[in-house]
Amino acid sequence: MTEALKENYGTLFESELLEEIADVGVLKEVPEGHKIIEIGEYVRSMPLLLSGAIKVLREDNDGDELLLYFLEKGDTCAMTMTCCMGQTKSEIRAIAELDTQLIMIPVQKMEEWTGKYRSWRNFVFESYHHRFNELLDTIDSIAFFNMDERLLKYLRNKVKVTREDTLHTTHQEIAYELHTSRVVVSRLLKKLENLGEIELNRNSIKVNSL
Amino acid sequence: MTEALKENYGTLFESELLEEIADVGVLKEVPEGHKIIEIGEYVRSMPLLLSGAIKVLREDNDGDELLLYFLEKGDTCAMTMTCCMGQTKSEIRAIAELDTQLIMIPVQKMEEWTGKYRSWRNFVFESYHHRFNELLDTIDSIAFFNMDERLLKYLRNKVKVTREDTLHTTHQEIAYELHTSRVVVSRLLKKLENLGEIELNRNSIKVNSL
DNA sequence: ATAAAGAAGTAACTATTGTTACAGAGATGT
DNA sequence: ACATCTCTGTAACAATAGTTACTTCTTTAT
Repeated sequence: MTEALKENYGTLFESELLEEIADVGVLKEVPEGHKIIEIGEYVRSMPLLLSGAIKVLREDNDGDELLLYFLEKGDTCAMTMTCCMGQTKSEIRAIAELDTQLIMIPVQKMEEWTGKYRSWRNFVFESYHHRFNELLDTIDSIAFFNMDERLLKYLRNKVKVTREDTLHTTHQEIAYELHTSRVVVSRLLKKLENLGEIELNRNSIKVNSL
Repeated sequence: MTEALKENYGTLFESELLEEIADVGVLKEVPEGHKIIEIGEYVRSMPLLLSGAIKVLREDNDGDELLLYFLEKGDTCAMTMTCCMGQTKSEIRAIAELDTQLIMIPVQKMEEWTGKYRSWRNFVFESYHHRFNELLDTIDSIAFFNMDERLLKYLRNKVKVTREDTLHTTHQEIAYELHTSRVVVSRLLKKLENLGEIELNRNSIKVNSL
């Protein structure tokens, strides 16, 4: 754990804090597709990502989903932080997008470190800032763009996160994450293929680089 | 200033912190409709609302707007906080919705107090939590609801913020804030009137209570 | 008093997105 | 090899939202 910790957070935190983290943090490995937190659950610890990626989702009244953003290594979950502090329930669902390694920090430590370490405070504020901006980005996409543009953005983002230009997923999956229907996704994917942006095959979509 | 400060933040902060705020804070009065911060501007101080209300807006590439949420007394702007700390530009526009009184706190103090006062830390985290949830709410509205439902929510929220059940505004104004067109708003308002939810007059909309 | 500007109502049309239904292609299990 | 299930493609249609155009009614300015 210590090496992965140093690699991802070494430049951010002083060695004293790194030691504390290594001391009280619990390493957790979550395989792709597994749920990390569910809407309505209480959060008792805060995750620091070491590797992999996590997708963060919102749910509507019918149980349908909408992708908010991805967390990657070096990130933490702003939502979780506020939930920890405020003792409130989670407003979001988090699912491992890839096999993921994270360090779980108990809530009390989080509060303690915020008073004690300036670097930790900065990290927490930075995290909020990033997450906030990602939410604004999500709002931009939904409010200002048509579904075809949202779809292309989504595909390119997914390529960035998974580091593979061929995505192994189904149209139905994409429809869930964009909160639309499978038929619409198939239709627009075909349109994007005709435009030369992507190549379609069963269970796979190759996204052509820019 | 001291009385207004005590009234809004007296239960939140210890008296030592309240004194510091009164000491370094600068009272600012912003009349209705006046701009407080513009997209792309740097932020050098952080606002604490004493009275009134502020609307926070996002802009698309064509210069059209979208209302994100309102800030009310006792609130502060999460965006401003992160901007202050990170020395980045504002991602949003803020305009006084009502005549508004606020205390401006210099950035350096903010950083200092976060290390020094536990109550200040809690306030900052609480603020983030609220703003985050409001953004999620906004996303829910845009992604999960039709324009007629968004419109009714908007009207009711406006009633809450202004504390008047008759809104003095134009259809065009509403269209800007919901990022749609005047014709659509007129159409849906008429529909809501027929449903008995509101009563329409020139420059005014009476929202019937639930 | 009259012209001009602003606000609202409405019709007709277009564009986008969502829904239903069905067919064919590919994978999987026995 | 066969039945079954999953995934994709498409057509046809419905619902929602955006656009253009024109009218009427108020308010404001000269």
